Formats: sequence, structure tokens, C-alpha cells
Amino acid sequence: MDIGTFSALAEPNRLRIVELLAHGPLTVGEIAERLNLRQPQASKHLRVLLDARLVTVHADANRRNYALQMEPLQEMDAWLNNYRRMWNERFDNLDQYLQELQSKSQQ
Amino acid sequence: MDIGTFSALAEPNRLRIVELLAHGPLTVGEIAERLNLRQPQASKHLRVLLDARLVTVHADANRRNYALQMEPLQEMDAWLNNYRRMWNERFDNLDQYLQELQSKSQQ
DNA sequence: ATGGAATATTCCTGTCAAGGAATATTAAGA
DNA sequence: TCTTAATATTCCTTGACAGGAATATTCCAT
Repeated sequence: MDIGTFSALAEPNRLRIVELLAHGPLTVGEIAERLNLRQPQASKHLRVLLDARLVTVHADANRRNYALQMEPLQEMDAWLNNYRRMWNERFDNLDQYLQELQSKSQQ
Repeated sequence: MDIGTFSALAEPNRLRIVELLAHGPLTVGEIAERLNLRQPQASKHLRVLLDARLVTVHADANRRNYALQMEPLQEMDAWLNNYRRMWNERFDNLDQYLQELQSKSQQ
């Protein structure tokens, strides 16, 4: 698991940018406006997200369109696979417990 | 999505602690030993993980047993749900593209 | 109660990251 | 070419955080 992904998402404004870009690509100005950020800060946060490969840029004349990139999120998803087994086990235990309760109540 | 989870995991040693605890609860000394950390640093990292609710402690006399907690990871998993749809779409597009290629080659 | 093991906390220091303000860069249009 | 819009970068200051060293705390055994 690449820690850069966690670091990038560990900042509130950057997480909001990611969630904003989930609905489609946006320019720096649009992002700054919707999140009430000043333009330089928006650019700087986007730079960090870019370095973390969470976004890509495409120049369109004056504007730069930033788009969300799925790979780091997929890597997070793959990392979580190691743990899903565990919380399913816990759920299974609870499920088993509830079933035992029910069968007792039927006796 | 609670940013505290990302912040906690954005530190290499803490991520290693989490991955270590995936195999079962450990004491501070065991963690410090296996990760080549000094005891105070191990305690401090565990404090951060505790505040982020990623671990729980159970005192056993002198020792403290730290155990992994699944809830924050489940929350990450739920957050990723918003994005799984997208990378599946991309995969579907690729899949569709490959199928088109194949049907063309059969003509 | 005393000593030692296991753990937590404190203090200090250096590094890094974030926001503000100003400035540089780049491209389009008059 | 000059202006303006959109964006990036730099410099500065401040706050957070990590490691090192030392110390405090807590519990057990003698």
C-alpha cells in the first residue's frame, strides 16, 4: 500500500476535491469556487493530488482540467481485502450468535 | 469519511503496526521488537492509532495488549463504494472494446 | 517495601506541510 | 503588442508531528 495516497487524502480540502471530482472533471477555478478556496491553494492541493497520482491534468488553452484517477483508490481497495475477511468473521460470529438465540427461543 | 483514519495510516510505522496486528493482538514490547522501534515511539504511535479508534487496549497486569479494530477500515470501505462504480464502468468500457475487437477479427 | 520489567509521558529539537500574499507564466483576444 | 483571464510558483510564517533522551507510572515478585 502506497502511503502517499493516505497522506494526500489526510487533508480536508484535498479529500473534498477528490469527492468533488467524483462527479466529473473540473478546472482549477471551478474547484476553488465550489470549495471556497483561493486559487493558489487550490493549485497547490491539486499539485499534491497529482504527485499522488490521484488526479490527471489536461490543458485546454488557458484552463486545466483535472480528472480523478482510480488507480490509487483501487490499490486502497485491494489493501482492504486483507481485512474484509476479519470483519466478515465477526459478522458471522454475531450471525451465528443470533441464530443460536433464536433456536433457543423456539425450544 | 473520517480523515483521522487517513492521517493515522499516513505514517509508515503506524501502517506497519496495523498490518502487524492483522495477525492478532500484540503487546507494546512485541510490536517494538518486530518493527525495530524503540518502546516510547511504539507507545506514541499506538496512542495515535488508539485516538483514531484503529486499535483497542486491554490491560493484562504489566502488559497492554493492542488489538486491531475494524470499524475505521469498514468506513474506508464504505467510502470507496462511491468510486467502485466508476472503475467498473471503465473496466466495462475496456471489456466492451475488447469484445468489439474480437468480433471484428471474426468477420 | 523494594527492585525490576513493561509501558506511558514529557521535553526538546528538527523537519515538513499549510495558508497568505505577491509574483511569474501562459494563452486568448482586441 | 497590450491587456486580461487562468493557473502555477515562490517566499514567508506558523503550527503540527516525529524521533531521541530522560523520566514517570504501574504492576509483579522477592
